[in-house]
Amino acid sequence: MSEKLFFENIKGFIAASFKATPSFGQNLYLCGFKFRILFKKEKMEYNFAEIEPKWQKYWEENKTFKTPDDFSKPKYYILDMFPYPSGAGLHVGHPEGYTATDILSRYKRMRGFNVLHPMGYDAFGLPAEQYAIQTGTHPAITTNKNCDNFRRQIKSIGLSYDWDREINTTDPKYFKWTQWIFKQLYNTWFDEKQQKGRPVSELVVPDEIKEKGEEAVKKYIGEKRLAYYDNAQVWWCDSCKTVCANEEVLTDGSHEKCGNQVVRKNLKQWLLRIPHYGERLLSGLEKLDWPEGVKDMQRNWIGKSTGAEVDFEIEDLEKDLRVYTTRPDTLFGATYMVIAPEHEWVNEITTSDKKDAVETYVKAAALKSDLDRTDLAKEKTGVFTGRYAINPVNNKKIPIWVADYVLMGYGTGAIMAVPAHDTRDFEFAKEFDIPVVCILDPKDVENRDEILKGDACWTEDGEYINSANKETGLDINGLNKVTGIQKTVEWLERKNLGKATVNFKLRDWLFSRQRYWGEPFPVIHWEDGEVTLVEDEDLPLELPDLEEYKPSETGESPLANAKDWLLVTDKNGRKGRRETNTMPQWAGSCWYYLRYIDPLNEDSIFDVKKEQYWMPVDLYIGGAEHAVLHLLYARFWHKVLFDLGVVSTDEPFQKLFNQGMILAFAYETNTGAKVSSDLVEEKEGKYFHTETREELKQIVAKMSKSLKNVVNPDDVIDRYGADSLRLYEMFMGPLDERKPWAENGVKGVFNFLGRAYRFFAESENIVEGTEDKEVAKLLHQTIQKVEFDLEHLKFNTAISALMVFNNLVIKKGKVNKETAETFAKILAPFAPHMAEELWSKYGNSKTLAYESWPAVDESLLKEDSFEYPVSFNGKMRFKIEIALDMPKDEIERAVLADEKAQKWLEGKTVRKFIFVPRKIINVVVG
RNA sequence: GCCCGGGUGGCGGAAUUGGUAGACGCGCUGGAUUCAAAAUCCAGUUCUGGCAACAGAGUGCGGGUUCGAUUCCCGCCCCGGGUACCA
Repeated sequence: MSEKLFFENIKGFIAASFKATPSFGQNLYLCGFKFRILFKKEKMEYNFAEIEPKWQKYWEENKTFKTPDDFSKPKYYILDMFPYPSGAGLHVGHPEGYTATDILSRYKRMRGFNVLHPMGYDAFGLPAEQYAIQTGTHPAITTNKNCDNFRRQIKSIGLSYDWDREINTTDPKYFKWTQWIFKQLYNTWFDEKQQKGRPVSELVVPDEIKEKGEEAVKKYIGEKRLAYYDNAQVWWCDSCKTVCANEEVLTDGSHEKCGNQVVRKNLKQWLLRIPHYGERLLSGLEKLDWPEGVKDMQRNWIGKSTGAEVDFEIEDLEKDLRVYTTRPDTLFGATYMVIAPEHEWVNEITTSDKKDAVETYVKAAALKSDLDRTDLAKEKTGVFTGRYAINPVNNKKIPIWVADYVLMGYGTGAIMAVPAHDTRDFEFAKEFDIPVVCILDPKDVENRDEILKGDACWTEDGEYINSANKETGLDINGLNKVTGIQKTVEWLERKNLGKATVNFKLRDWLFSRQRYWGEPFPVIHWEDGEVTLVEDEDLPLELPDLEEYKPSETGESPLANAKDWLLVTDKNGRKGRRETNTMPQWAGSCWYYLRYIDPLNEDSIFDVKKEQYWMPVDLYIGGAEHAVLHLLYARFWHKVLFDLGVVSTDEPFQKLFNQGMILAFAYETNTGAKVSSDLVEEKEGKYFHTETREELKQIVAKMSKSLKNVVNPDDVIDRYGADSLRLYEMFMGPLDERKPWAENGVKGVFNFLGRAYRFFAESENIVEGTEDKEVAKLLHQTIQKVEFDLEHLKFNTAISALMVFNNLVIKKGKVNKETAETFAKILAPFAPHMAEELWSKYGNSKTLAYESWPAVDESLLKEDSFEYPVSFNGKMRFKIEIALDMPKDEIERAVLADEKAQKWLEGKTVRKFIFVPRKIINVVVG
């Protein structure tokens, strides 16, 4: 029996016996003896396990966070990167970003914004399919189960999502529109002149094409479409039985999803012409409020370079070899040419006596994976074709080589090599004893002589030498790089030998996978070779049920086995076959932020007015792992939709912020065996195995099953509650930094919440009357600080400000009701359950989620004096309180006359007196 | 190699960007409460020396600018992320 219960039981007896009702904790005098009632007065214990479910239920039942499309209010769209619902459930890394956005959402609501804050699931993906292959369970079943678990976990954190807007990429009602967007891409071409995507119906087919007939017209249009179907050399993962996009292949040649080595394969694939949007994707970055690092990564990925294409005559061939170079200014230094082994003209260029050597080399290169080619980067290989080209600037004969350091996929697949001024060419030239001709004098550098002799490579700016030819009329001697390039390009264009060109690293996006669990393409391949799209009214094209989810050995997706679904006949009896590839996981996540705007709309992708109101996303928070791909792909789709007039903004995400990864401590023995964290004991900074007593090494690492260091938010909530979880996620450190999870830290914020609750929930502490000056001042400083920090996403310091305030009021022992209510309000975004509980305790019947954020009373913040730190020669020695309106010379007199100053002035003269208002006083003595 | 971040007490981290280095929290030490423990409360806690007042040192390392540098400049070292023959 608890003390309290025991007291309740005997209270009636005491009352009857002594004609007085005792209260819990009172002393009792009985027959002259003092009986202290052993039970102390009950404290307002912080019972999160009772408070939190209660408010979660309240929010759910009252649809507190249902977002109206109220166009009269200012809007704020705050978005999380939606999760892939894995079977493992959430780990504490997920709620980091979710908590941050939730705090801001709650804060913005209190500031009067109509806040759109939705959540959903990016639920297509490999794990559910692999599970289906093993067990025969339909991926939809696994997926729904996982989504249910994610939803339960997310709700238990008290996040204020509008659950009526929940979306799921695997829901046919959702992917109907993913398929619809694919159709738009297919029916769009990119107008280079207007730098804009336009409907294929507006594409003007040149007469000479029309003359060739319908096939030629179709081909012409097909080559312009943003989505096209073609044979593509792709990376094939034999273990996943699927192709992988370039970007899914890691630099060591392994598949990022499974770790197995990938191989080359030639397959019919869907591809998207994202490079057409290279320029727009690049320039669009400028006006975005994104971390510079992410912008840089996207810029690097897009990889724009400006240079020139130059045509070289080939000796004894009626052909010009076209190269791309960023350094047309170095043409005078070109001493050889290189074509890629895959170059179309290799055979033609190669002279008969070199045929064998070249063929052998080309074959060997084809067998090498890109991995090997990069691995052997240190040693350049190549073989002479026997053929020469003519350098247009000086009509000199230079040999043409084949070498695999030149890639077919970039530029023209052929280069002019300038060993004196390009490190790769230099290495190659040294390897094969090709002359190195320096044409750029670096002037003031240590190894200038070496460079001039051609014994070293110089890639920076300088002054041209040996760069003139009377016959051709080009002379750039004495110029520097910028003007040299300019003049050479002008010369090339005038002579019709070349032209300025822009190149992008960005490649066509491989947009199909040989999988079951993805969006089916709304495409039919007919027996006569025609390709048509499924009509809008027949969307969504759903996935067929299968008995077997295994991919076929040929590389076709499991959909090829669904004969009923696969084979179609049109009204004329023509037979067709549906596309068996499915879309990659990126598809659903490329536009989900648009569907939240109007998730239940069955007639269109969304309502135009709603889109105009809600877009763009004001703040998008997620992991840095999506810095390039997801964000680039989504921007690409968005720009196409913008060009087609579907969306009203050119960019989808105005502000982006990356949360840092949450790491965890892991423990290992001397032999490297991992020890589960709950079997570890700390003693004086050392770690021991609780059972074997062995000393362990602490490491910080990503959370993973194999390291036995995964922290599950369910456990944290069980032990400390959702508010503590939320607070700790934010208190750990800056949102964008990586940081290790420490259970003790959770205890710290839990203590804070407990202290705050015990104080603010205790009615005795909440009194009538005007507030204590110090408390009032700090309260308003705290409001200001929290506001500032929230606007700057500095959650950790905002929480620390709340702690500082809490510490003060506990010391003071009492506050007035206004202060208590204000505290509840500013605590609300962070610890909403507890704030609601306090708010209702103060007699409010409505949720405080829409109470207005307290205004800072500037008059309380005014200071009339400042405690200046006084330094001597830059070293702080003592402090002195000085009125803010005191003139400088008076301050100097006061400081120098102060008795504490005498010690530092003794035997010295004051050289300088520095006074910075509200900052510091520094006396320079010597 | 190149491009981005980042190095501050025993630990996580503050310092509103040139002005009191170490806020807040953890841990630790001491005390109160308790039969005892847990919980809670109070005090202390950068390091070195000293009982203390106090003094000296101190923000990865070495220089520099400045009255004053965690903050700016130059040269290094280490850690993390991205990228990789892109002509």
